[in-house]
Amino acid sequence: MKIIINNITDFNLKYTLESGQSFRWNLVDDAYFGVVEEQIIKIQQNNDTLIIHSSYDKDKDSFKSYLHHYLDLHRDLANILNAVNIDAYIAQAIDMFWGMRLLNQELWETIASFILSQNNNIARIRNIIRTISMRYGQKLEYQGYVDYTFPNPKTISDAGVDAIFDCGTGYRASYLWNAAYNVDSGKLSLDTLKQMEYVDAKIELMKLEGIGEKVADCICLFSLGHLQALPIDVWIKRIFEQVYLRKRATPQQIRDFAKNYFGEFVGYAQQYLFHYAQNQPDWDNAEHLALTL
DNA sequence: TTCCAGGAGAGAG
DNA sequence: CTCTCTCATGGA
Repeated sequence: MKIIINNITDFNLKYTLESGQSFRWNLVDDAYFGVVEEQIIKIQQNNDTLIIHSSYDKDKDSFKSYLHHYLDLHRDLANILNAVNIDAYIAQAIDMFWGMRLLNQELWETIASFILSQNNNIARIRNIIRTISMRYGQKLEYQGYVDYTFPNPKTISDAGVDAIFDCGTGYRASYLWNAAYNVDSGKLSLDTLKQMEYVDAKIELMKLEGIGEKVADCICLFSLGHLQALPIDVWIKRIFEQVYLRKRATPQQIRDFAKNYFGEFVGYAQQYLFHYAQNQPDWDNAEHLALTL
């Protein structure tokens, strides 16, 4: 199936797919290939046009609508970025990565991915997810690109914790297995989670072993569409301590300040700051401090 | 080779 | 409540 989305505004495919919120996209020549739910999707951006090919072969209109939502195109990004563009520092980040959007990804895979993300780096997270998918997912092939679906909770639950450990997950194996078991057994309802408000969804997610505030916020932000969520990882912590607060701060202090300072779209502000910091080649000696307010 | 990563849990103070 | 230690692993 081929879908063209014309006249898109304020969207940058590269920044969106390479900003550490999804671990499943690969650049092949000028196109991004990835697995979304049960199909391979190929996306190319040509200015204000998205050219999308997919192994999906059912209803075209609903799939187009799904992609629109997945890529967050239903939001007015310019309005959001203007709202959080309130100082010289974030202005740099916004200017450099204009068009980067927060994805709305499939919930179970997002839960699993960010359980695996703790105390881990992006390159290795991608490798672990690929290994789990190769071993326990369903093989897909489209236009010569081969990849695998991410296994559902039942498959992971049935595979057992040792099998998950053997995929290179380290000590996180029991966390992932436990989450899969809870979802598969109905103890945690994904549908219910999708209906909840931000705070309730976060609390519900944190009942799972291995999900603390940071991972819960990632799931809320990258899957559930809660833009108030503020994942505080080592990068975000560094930015707020060194640029904004200019002192050591607990996650709660950072959260209180950031929500008051950036407002309801703090999650979007966070994504720009995170990606900007990650692309500073030498943070410790960078001139980011001089740019401050 | 050593350091570190989209952290969380347990225990101590 | 806040610190500290530990947990596997491999990319850089």
